[in-house]
Amino acid sequence: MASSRSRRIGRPPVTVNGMTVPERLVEAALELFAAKGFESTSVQDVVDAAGVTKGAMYHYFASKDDLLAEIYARVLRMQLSQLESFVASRAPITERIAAAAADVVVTTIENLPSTTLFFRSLHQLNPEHELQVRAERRRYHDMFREMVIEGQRSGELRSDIDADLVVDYYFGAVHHLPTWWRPERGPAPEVVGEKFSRMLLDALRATD
Amino acid sequence: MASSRSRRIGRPPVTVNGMTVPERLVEAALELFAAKGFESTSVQDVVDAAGVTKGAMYHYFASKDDLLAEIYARVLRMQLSQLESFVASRAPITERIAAAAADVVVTTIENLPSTTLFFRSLHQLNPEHELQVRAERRRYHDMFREMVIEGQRSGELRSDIDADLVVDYYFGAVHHLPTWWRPERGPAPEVVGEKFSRMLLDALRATD
Amino acid sequence: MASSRSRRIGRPPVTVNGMTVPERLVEAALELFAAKGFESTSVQDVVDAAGVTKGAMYHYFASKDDLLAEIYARVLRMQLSQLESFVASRAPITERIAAAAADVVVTTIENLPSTTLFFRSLHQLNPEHELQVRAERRRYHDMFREMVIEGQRSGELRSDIDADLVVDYYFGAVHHLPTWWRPERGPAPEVVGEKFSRMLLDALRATD
Amino acid sequence: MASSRSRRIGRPPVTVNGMTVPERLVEAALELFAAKGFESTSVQDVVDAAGVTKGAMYHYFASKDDLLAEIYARVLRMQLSQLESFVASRAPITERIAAAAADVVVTTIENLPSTTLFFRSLHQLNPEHELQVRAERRRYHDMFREMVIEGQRSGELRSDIDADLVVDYYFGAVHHLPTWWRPERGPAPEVVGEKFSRMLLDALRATD
DNA sequence: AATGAATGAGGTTTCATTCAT
DNA sequence: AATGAATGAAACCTCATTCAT
Repeated sequence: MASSRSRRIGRPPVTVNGMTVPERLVEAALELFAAKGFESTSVQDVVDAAGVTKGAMYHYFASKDDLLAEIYARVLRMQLSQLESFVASRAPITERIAAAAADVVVTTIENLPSTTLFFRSLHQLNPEHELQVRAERRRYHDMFREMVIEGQRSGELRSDIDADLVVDYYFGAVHHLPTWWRPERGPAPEVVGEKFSRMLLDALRATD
Repeated sequence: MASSRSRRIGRPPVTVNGMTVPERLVEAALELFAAKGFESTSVQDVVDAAGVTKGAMYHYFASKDDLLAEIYARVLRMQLSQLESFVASRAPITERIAAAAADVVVTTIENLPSTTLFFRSLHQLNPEHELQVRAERRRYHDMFREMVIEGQRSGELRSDIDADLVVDYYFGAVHHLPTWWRPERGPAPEVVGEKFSRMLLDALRATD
Repeated sequence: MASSRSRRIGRPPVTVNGMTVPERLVEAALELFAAKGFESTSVQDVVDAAGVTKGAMYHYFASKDDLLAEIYARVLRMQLSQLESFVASRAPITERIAAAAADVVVTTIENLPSTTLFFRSLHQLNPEHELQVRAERRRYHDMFREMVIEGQRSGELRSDIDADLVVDYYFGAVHHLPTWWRPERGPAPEVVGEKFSRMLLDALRATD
Repeated sequence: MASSRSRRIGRPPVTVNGMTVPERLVEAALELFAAKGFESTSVQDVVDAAGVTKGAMYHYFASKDDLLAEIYARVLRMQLSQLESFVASRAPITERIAAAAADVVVTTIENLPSTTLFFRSLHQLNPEHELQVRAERRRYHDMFREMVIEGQRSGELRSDIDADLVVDYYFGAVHHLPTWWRPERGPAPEVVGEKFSRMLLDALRATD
């Protein structure tokens, strides 16, 4: 859409299933990095899975690291936009937290590869990229924290536990999902989300 | 350095800083694997850090994977023995859970490299080893779960949330600690343990 | 920049700084090949420096080798036409030699990249091209040699040293200029030319 | 010989024809770099010619550049020690210069690959190495220059041409030898040396 | 005349491991 | 128990070139 009006020049990009080469590369890389780890996945593995040649990959991505960075960028965009909708809601604060808490579980499960990769491969990014990702991730953390603080101010939530600690606590539980949740066993995503959310809220509503 | 100037008497010392060669290798490997990742750490890195040559390493360990497996074995032993003491206690069940929950936080922080490594590198083990580690880990999980079930049976803890889910929920929060807790910032380990434990117990004591 | 603000009338300008695309490519290639070497310079480097894309280069030149061959052709043309003017002169033979010897030094310094490249990259040409360049170069060598022989025949120059050897001797000194002469240090081109020429002539005029 | 008294430990190095692996590598690399150019010679080419594997090469040399640097070091050592013997002689100064001038020609021809490589590949060294080589080369240049200056001071040689320029002039002729001298055609090395030397001395003895 | 996409072969280097002592 | 030499497979990446417009 962005380029629909610009005159294309040069050989037109190849698309398969409506996906361009870089899209397919990101897709394939995400799957493989999550399954086997970044370092255990060779560039050859990625391009084979994407059905292109190595040259094509290096036409779009400066390096294997760059590919990883692109994946991170994509995941961060997705996470942020998802959370934003709950924060912006007009519902009472505890309801907004409960809904967001449940949703982040569902979203995590629906994007298992992304989440598996996220914390496992942070150290593979070059320092510059890592800092940037951490900063972006911090924004996400803070959006949730702001909701907790609002609940504490209103007196609906306990105040003896620092909001930061609450967020790290809950997100830990969430980020750990990829290591145990499996589609074939374990409760449905919505069930997990609802129970996790309830445990969080019940803990926060407890009197000091 | 400690022994460089001491006159050697009898058999030559096989230890440096009171550690034997294989011990130093495991120590060095743990540090490096946690910091840079298993695949990004070369055998050369490890033996350099341990102050020996590659030949020495292959004398004690069959392969680089074997070294990793040894680290896992050590970590598992440590975790299990730690938890066992709480399970075996005669205190009331909620107190035992609370104490164990707080302790696992402290122990995790006191062994950050081990915990960092644990979930990040599981997929690097060969399938056989991975299964074995997962089974051992399952025992750990189950020991905690048994305590939760005991609390649910006694009526002290809510029963509408599956004990398995509770354990995965809480251990998630714990295993996530290495990604955000830093000695220079953040609350003391005991404080984190106490608050985490309280959030868990308050959630579990909530009425359905 | 010269034409960026001029209103275009008629056909679009195909030149930048008065140079056509192929001219700019040769220019850029010469500069880069001389500085970094032929193999260490990528086609991308060249087209970037020339401000065009790779496609444009392959429109004008069959290959990277072809670009190098074109540079050689240009250099050879220049050298030959320069020498011809001295050979054709009516001055006494020793004066003609002295003038040509001095001039070749000045010309070499004024075209340092070309001369740097000339002997350093001969082996990069394909065999066919290399033979052709050597043959052309031989003509140049022979033109100079003919002058020396003429001086020997007339008795003005010593005959105990083969004219071929004289030419290889002197041209060696000249071709070595790019490795040590620098604009910021060292004598002015005309001074070098005059002294080199004098050393040559004094050696040749010496009695056997 | 250097290590004949040190107790060897570890697997003993393999030798073929009395040459160790690193020696064979340097030998093979010199030959190939001179013939095809540094960049056009692959590491595979070198190790094949030396009859070892790539791993063995990287056991002794940090990189392909390092191999080139080692070759340069060897050539410089050889050149310097050769010249030193003439400088130290007690013969009259003009005879010392004449002898050194003739000898450098013979030595150059006897080591064509080294000399071919020398100026053709200087720019392939990393900047640090290049500076070091240029400095070492400068010492060589200066040793010769000192002799010329001594001759100028004694009044035996002309003083109107700077000694630096004389050395650059003559060494140019010498370094150009590899581009034209061939064993099958052209005069014997000693003949070339004698004539070159005579041309130099006759030029320098000429009255101003 | 010129573009940007895509290829595929080949380059240097790394590295876990084996070997002879 | 430990060394330093040597292997060989595989890794990431570069690059001259071709292709469809």
